Amino acid sequence: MDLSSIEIFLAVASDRSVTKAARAVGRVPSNVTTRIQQLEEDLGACLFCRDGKKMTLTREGETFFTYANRLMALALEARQAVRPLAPSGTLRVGTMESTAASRLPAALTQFNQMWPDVSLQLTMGASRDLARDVLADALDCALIARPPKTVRQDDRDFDAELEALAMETVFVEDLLIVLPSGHPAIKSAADLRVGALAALEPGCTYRRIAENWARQSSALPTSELGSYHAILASVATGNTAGVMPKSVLDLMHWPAVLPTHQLGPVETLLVSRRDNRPSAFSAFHEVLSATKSRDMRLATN
Amino acid sequence: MDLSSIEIFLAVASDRSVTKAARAVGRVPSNVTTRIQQLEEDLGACLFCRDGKKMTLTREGETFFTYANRLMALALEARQAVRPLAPSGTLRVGTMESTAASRLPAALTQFNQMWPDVSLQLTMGASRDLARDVLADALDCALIARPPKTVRQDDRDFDAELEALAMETVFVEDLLIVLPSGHPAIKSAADLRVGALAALEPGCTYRRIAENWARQSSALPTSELGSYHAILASVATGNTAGVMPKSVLDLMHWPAVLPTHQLGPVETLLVSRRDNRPSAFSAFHEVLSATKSRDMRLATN
DNA sequence: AATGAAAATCTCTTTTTCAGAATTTGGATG
DNA sequence: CATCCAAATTCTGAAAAAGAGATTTTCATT
Repeated sequence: MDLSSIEIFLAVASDRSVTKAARAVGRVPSNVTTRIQQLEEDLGACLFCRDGKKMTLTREGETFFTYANRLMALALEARQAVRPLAPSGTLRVGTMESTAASRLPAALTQFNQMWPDVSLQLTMGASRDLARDVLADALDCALIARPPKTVRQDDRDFDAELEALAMETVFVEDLLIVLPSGHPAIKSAADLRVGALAALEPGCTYRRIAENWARQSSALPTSELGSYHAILASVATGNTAGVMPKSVLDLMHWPAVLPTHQLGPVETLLVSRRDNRPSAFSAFHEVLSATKSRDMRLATN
Repeated sequence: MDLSSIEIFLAVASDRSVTKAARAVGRVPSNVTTRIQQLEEDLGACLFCRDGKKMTLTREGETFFTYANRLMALALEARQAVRPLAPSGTLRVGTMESTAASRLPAALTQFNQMWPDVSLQLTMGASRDLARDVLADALDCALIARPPKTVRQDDRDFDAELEALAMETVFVEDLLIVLPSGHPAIKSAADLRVGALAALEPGCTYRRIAENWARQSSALPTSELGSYHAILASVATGNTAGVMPKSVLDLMHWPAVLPTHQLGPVETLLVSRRDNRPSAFSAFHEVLSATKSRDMRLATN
C-alpha cells in the first residue's frame, strides 16, 4: 500500500472511471487499472464493482475511501509540519476565474487552516496576463491553463515567457462548449446553431482554444462577458454557445441539463519564477497537489 | 513519501543506527541510507543529525516521527477495516517465551482492540515443538526462531517440517550470551570463566545455537531453566552464562549492566500451515508486521 | 447485430530499487 | 599520534517494478 496508489484509488473512486482518473493523475489508463488491481490484491478485498463500464465502490471500497482520504490528509500535514522555516508574510497568487471558482475554495480553506500567518493575496485574470505578472514579479505564482501548440504558435511571446517560468500541472480540466438547452448534438463548429461564442477576455486560454476550434469550420464572432455566470446566462438566451471547463459547469447547478461538446482536456499549471521562491510558495504548492484528487470534507485526519 | 520509506525511517529512528535498522527491516544498509536521503529530499528537511556514527533525530525528525507512527497506525487500521470477512472465533497461537515477553505485549494489545471477538489462545513452547504442533493442527500458527544451517543439519525432521509450512520473518533478534557482571570480554567460548550455559528446553533454537557455538571451543554443560528470569538469576550467581535475545535482556532492567557477547541476528518467523488458514490469521499476521518497527504507544492515529 | 467507448491484457521500454563492493568517516585503542 | 575497527556513505551493476502504447475484450447503445 503506497501513497501514490492511494491517490490513484481516490481519483478512480471520485470519477468512477479509470479513463478519467488516468487523466486526472497524469497517467495512462492501463497503469491505473494495474495499480487498482495491485491495491485490491494487497488488501485482499475487492474495492470496485465492475458492472459494465462503471467503476463503483463496493462496501469495502467505501470504507477504504474514508481511510484513503485520512491518510492523504495526514501525509500532507506531516509534510507541512516538518517544513524547516515556517511560511509567513504575503503570498501573491494569480488565478483564472474558473480555477478560483471550482478548485480553490477547498485548497484555500486547507491552506488557511495550516498557515494562518500567511496572508494570501488573490488576483483574478487571464492566463496570458497572469504569466506576465509572475515574470514581472507582480505575482509570486499563478494558476494558468497550459496553452496547446496551436495557441503557442500564435503567440510566441507567451510561449517564451512560459519557457522562462517553472511550472507544474496541478489539475486537469475538461474544456466544454456549452450549448443552449434543446440544441442538437454537434460534431464540429459547423453544426453550431448559435450566433456567437460567449467567453471571457482575449488573454483567456480557454477562449483561444475555443476560437481556434470554431474558426476551422465557421466564422463565429466572440461575445465577451465578465464572468461564467454571465456566460451561462447568455447561453440560456439560446443565441450563444459558452466556453468553460466541466468543473465550473458542474458547480453551477443549472436548472436544466445543457448539451455540451468536449474540446478535450486542458492542464492547469502552477507557474512561478524559477528562483527566489518564498517559503510560502512550496507550502501552497503542496496543498494544491494534495487537493488534486481529494475530497476536502474529509480532510480532518 | 511512501509507506515503506516510513517504515525504514521508523526503524532508523528507534535504533539510531542504519546498520541495525537495515537488519530489522530486512534490507542492506546502503539501501536504508538511500531511502532516508530520498525521504529527506522529498520533505525538504533534514531528519537526522549525523554527528559521528550516531543517527539522532533533528527537531523536524522528531516531528515527523510522530506523524510516521500515526500514518503506519492508520494504514494498519485501513487494512483491517476492509477485511471482507470479519475474523472471529479462536486463534491458537504458539510462541517462544522470549517473543511473548518482548514483542507480543504491544501486538496483542493492538489486536485485541481491533478484534475483540477473536479469542486468542496463547501457548508457550520451544520452536521445535511449536512447529510440530502447527503441522499437526494443534496450533493455527506459531512464532519460532529460524534455525541456522548448523541446527537444521543436526535435525533433518525439523528441517522437513519447516519446509512444509508457510513462513514469514516478522522480527529480527540479536542473540546474546549474557555474562556475570565483572566477567572479562570474550571472543569465543574458550574465554568463558563459567561452569555452565543457562538456557531453556532442548527444543529451543536459541539454546541450540548457543550450544553449537560453545562446543566449538569448550565442553560446557547446559543447565536447563524454566524462564528467562531464572536464567538471569542464575547468571547473577556468577557461575553460568545465560542465553537470550537482546530485546529480552533490555526489558528486564537489571540493576547492573552485564557484559554480553553477540551470537548474531536470528529471525523470528511466523509459521502456519499452507492451506486452511483462518481469517483471524491474516489479521494477526498484519498486526505483527505493522508492529515490527513501531512504537505502539503512539498507535492511536 | 453493429458500433463505439471503456476497461483489461499484453508487451516492451524506462525507471527505480536493491545488493554488494569500494570508500570514507569518526571513534577507540594502543 | 598512528592504527584499527565499525558504521555510514558512495558507486556500480543486476533485478524488479512502473509506465506507455498497442491489442483485445466487454458491455452499453443504436
